[in-house]
Amino acid sequence: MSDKTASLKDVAGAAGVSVATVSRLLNGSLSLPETTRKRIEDAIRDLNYRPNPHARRLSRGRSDTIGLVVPDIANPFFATFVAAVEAEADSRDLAVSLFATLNRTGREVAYLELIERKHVDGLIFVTNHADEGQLATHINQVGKVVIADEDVPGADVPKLFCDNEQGGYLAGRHLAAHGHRDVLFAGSQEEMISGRRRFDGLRRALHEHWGEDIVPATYRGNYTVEFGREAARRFIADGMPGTAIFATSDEITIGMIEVFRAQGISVPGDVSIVGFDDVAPFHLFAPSVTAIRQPVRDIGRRSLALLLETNWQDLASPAPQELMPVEIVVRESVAPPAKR
Amino acid sequence: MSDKTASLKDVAGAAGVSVATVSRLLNGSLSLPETTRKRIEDAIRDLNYRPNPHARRLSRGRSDTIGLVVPDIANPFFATFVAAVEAEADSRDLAVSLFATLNRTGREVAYLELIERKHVDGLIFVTNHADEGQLATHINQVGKVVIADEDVPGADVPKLFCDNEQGGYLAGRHLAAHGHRDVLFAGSQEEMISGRRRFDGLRRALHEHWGEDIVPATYRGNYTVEFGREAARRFIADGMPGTAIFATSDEITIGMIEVFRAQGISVPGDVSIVGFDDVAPFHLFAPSVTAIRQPVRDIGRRSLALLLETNWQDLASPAPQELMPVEIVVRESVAPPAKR
DNA sequence: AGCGTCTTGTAAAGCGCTTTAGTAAAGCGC
DNA sequence: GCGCTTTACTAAAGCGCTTTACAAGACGCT
Repeated sequence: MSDKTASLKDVAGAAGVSVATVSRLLNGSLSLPETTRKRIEDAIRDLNYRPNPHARRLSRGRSDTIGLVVPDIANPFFATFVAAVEAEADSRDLAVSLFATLNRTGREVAYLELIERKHVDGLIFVTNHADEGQLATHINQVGKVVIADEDVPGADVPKLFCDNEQGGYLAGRHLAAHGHRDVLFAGSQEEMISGRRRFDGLRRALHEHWGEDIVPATYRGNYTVEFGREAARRFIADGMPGTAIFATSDEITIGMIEVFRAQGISVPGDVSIVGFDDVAPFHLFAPSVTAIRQPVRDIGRRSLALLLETNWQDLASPAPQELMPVEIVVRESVAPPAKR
Repeated sequence: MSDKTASLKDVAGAAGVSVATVSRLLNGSLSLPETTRKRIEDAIRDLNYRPNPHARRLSRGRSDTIGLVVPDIANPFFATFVAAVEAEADSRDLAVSLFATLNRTGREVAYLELIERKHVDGLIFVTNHADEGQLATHINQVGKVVIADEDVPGADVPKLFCDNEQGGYLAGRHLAAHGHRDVLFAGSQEEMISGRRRFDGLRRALHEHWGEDIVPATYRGNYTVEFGREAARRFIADGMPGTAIFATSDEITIGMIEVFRAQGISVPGDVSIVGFDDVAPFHLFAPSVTAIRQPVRDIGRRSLALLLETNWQDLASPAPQELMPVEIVVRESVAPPAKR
């Protein structure tokens, strides 16, 4: 139990070889005769030697760590995403450094610079808000970034989303099949691709069913519980303009249901709802909530794979983009519209 | 836009000073005349210089990174905890390295060794399962570890829990006040301190209300949805032995409610339930669920503070232990027992 | 003029590892 | 017993930073 931790030199000394020998043995680039190897291994054990990762990283010029930046870890959607990335990273012997941006561009940029400083070998970047190109500029100049879940327009790096359009379509088809024409879209700002695509899908389904002159009403905001509450209040204040709502995140859905419940508005009696994400325990809600399910874990796993597989030297431009399939999980929050 | 990133030496060269000067300027241990400083700062800007963190860490012998080991990030309780730690770390300019153990002792030990290797400057350790001393041994020999949420018996490091006994007591008192004598405790194994303390609190409340010969029945398992389901099934199979249940985690609560709902057993009509944690959106469940709320974020923040505040050189033995207050959030899942 | 004392720096020794280039000794064919 | 290959290693140059010890010049003071 020495005070200082043993270094390679100590091991080499104890084993009577040079540090190079020990290092190379440890890194597998050397096969030694039984006796020498044994001597070295004994020394390592006796001294309780642990390689110093900082020295190793400095020497090798890489960190075997990837960065993961998400808006908010406490959000179950991102939490699940993070868990999937972490598991995948671990299975590949990579560490992950976690950063939460709370959707502040300043912090996002700061974290992007981490990779410039070689802090991490690559970055999986998830944002949640619209941006005016500042982010894209940084991302492009940093490289070795994979964008997941929400687009950063203008960033020319590999991207991975769920099939938002299809999600919107499935929601719309389900609602239309139950007789809903007047569907409110409660989703993100138009600048956000996820919002736009989900809306496009919804509209496509409604057009398919009711004809081209249907134009879904929209309330736009953030993917937050607070916006959900706001949207529900506004929906009530506007005199319930629609028989169904497509709430495009778990948070929005939760916020809306919360207010409807408090105001005595029945779901699906007075208004039907389809949610999006389906990470929350919707099956236990009152009523249970029909929702479009994102394959969050798959997206997480695939993001890391993408980060590692990509040949960053000669990355095609535009960089590849992948879509993961979504599905609709039918529960009880959709019913035919009430008679007026 | 050079190919290689600029190093201190490059900056020093461009500014016409030595690397030591630049380094010391950057680290604040030197005040230079206006003109020199300007020259150096210009050079830094022109070269887009970023310090290499690995070199810095190697040289300084610390990483300004703390490790955070939790069982499962996807679990909303831990996710919230992680978010709180991350936020606190960020505000102190520390990075956090995240590790998920999935409750496997092997991985827990592996992560403990990280700190031995100086990978991180300290570790916040959260476990979720009973252990036979192996963990404690490692923790003690590693040092610079703070244990949160669940005890690791035998580990002599600072610890931080919620007031589990008080939580059990509040649950028991609430149930007793509604007329429940026969309360089933659905919780963790007795080896886990959280389970034991919560049970003690429950019993204390029931004794206080009904007298000393009440002995609450217990189902023991893990803090998982799966165990919740199992417990509910067993409860039904056993002929509903009790009028109320104290389910000691969000997951157990969710699992039980799921099964009760599927089996047409009414909560709180047929059986009352009090949950624990209250991170899940219980207010939207059917019925909304009364639960003991843990101050998860506070625990997270405080854990990091504890890690940094502790004087590890001469740490008193036994190490200090703190308890965070809990509260009961009353909703609709408790009603007087049905008449038999 | 001589001395002390700031001010403004510098040189150089690490930190602990990886890796390239190279060498001494042993084995081998003949 | 000579050259050649293989085996079994070693020396040493980094990686990019921090930090300690030290020094030259400017300045004030006596």
